[in-house]
Amino acid sequence: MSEKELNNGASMEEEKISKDFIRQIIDEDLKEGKNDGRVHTRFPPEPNGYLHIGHAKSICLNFGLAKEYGGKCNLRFDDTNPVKEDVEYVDSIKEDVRWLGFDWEDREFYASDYFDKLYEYAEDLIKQGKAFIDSCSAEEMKEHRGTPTQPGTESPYRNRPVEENLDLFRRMKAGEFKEGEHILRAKIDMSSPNMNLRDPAIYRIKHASHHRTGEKWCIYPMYDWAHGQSDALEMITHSICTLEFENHRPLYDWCLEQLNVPSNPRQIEFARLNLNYTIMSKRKLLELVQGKYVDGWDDPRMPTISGLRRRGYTPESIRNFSEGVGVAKRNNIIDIAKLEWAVREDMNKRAQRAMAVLKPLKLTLTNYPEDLVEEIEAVNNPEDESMGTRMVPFSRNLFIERDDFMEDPPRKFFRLAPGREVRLRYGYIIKCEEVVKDPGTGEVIELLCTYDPETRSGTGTSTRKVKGTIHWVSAGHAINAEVRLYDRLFNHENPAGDKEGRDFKEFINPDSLEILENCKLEPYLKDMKTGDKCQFERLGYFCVDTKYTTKEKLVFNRTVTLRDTWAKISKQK
RNA sequence: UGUCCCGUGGUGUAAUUGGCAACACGUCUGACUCUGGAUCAGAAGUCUCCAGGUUCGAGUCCUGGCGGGACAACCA
Repeated sequence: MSEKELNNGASMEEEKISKDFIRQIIDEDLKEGKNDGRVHTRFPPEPNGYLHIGHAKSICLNFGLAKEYGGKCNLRFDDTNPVKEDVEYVDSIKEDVRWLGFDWEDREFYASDYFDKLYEYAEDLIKQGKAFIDSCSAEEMKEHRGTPTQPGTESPYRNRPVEENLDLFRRMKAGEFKEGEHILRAKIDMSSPNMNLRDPAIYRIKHASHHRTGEKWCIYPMYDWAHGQSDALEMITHSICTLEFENHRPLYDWCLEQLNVPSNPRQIEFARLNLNYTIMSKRKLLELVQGKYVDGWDDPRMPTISGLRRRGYTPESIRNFSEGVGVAKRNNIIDIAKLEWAVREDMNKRAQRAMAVLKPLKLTLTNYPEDLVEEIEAVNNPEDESMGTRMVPFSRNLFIERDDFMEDPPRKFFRLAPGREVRLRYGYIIKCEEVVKDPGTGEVIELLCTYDPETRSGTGTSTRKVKGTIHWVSAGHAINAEVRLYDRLFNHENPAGDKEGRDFKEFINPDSLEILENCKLEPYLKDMKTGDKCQFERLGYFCVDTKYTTKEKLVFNRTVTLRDTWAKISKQK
């Protein structure tokens, strides 16, 4: 390649890079020499639930930014509300972030690490006369707050002397009061059009045990008092959060302005990820789990990271998806097809292929020798020659997919039908000579076919063309497995945002899980381990379930179907 | 009758910061094919929410509308 071409290539590539608004902000900050040229982000989940695909977007953004700019990204648990939080969630979050492929190194932090400091900051604010102890009830406070269109009124306790505030606050800390008796509020502006500035609560009494600090505290900082300060203490430069915190930014900045903090983080808000046919709120996901509508947080139908993992999604596909959706400030609902595309894209290149019959139909080759077993060579992955080939046993008695036979086929059905020919993948061309039915029910129970010995695949003699190729498994060699097919959990495109206000649970898809007990797999698959993935040819990508697989029984989850043109054609009818 | 944020093909994101609206997913053709997969080639679809204004020139700037979202936890 000439130097000119190289230059062109480089400049063209640079031209192609269009940066999202966050990267543009960071570029500007860097250009202006802010933060000594550092980029330091953080991913700050509250450990009150499992992470979902929306968090994945945030994780990829925060850790991705740090990587791109040669900076760092912290993992910080925003654990300021002990009654909702639990170590179970801490552990799952760490597992999920790690699984996605990100490393916070030694920077695992907790807002609770800063409780002492946050308390000091609060005393500081009181001493400055910018915070006061309110002794109103929650109801009274609510009345005083006003509405978005009407200003609030000041609390009768607002002008308590500093010394009294300090004394009360210390006694709150010492546990002298019951929950709700007193509360620390910042003294800002009760008539602010921004509700967050109407003397927001910053410290409340909670006689609750905290999953990390135990009984040490009975007062806990509110999010607004903890988050910015935690960012500053961790020397975060860009504090990236979702849109609903936009109105909190003035408060975030206000808090930091009052205090002598070690750095000056900047909050930036972006639009959270939404997927159609999916819910994405922790509260609602929790409801599904607790109401046993699903099998747990890691149910393969859940949009949680652990659910997607169990379903067979790869970290690469989720990262790729997260980057593909982009970052902006407008509300969005992304088509679930985009997520599915991302796994297919990844799996197509890497997945071992194999044959599996999910709904078996007996097929006998009447002109094939009774005791002959041939070993047929099959390609492991047409996309990757280095994965080699394997041998598959072929015999007189086979199983094929029920869906691959129709007694009275419609137009454009290329598969097996009475009198029709089809190729058995990697094997021979066969012809359906006779259909055997159950005399009672009339159900098709067996196909009697003949094979053409001249047409074995790979022999060079198989010049005949047939329209269809179907997969199969030798009945005498097949191994049994259970296969679980998943469909979307909701029938409603936007279950949480129904125009008529109906509850999201009304839209649960009753057919989202189909369990097939009697599936037949080619023997090559017998050593598959939990979590292993492969493609069942013509059917989709599958993985061995981590929960229900036992020594005796293999259980597969269908991650996603293959793109299915026939399904589209037949649905149109 | 508030404040803040946001309006670009079906969906999502761009547009070198004022210069012929592009990319991805989806959709539809066709080629190829021993996976109705993959791959390849191609097509349709946005005149940028509306109305004014500034300008030689506006998706981009200004004004006014309209529409959507967030905010009235001692949640985060």
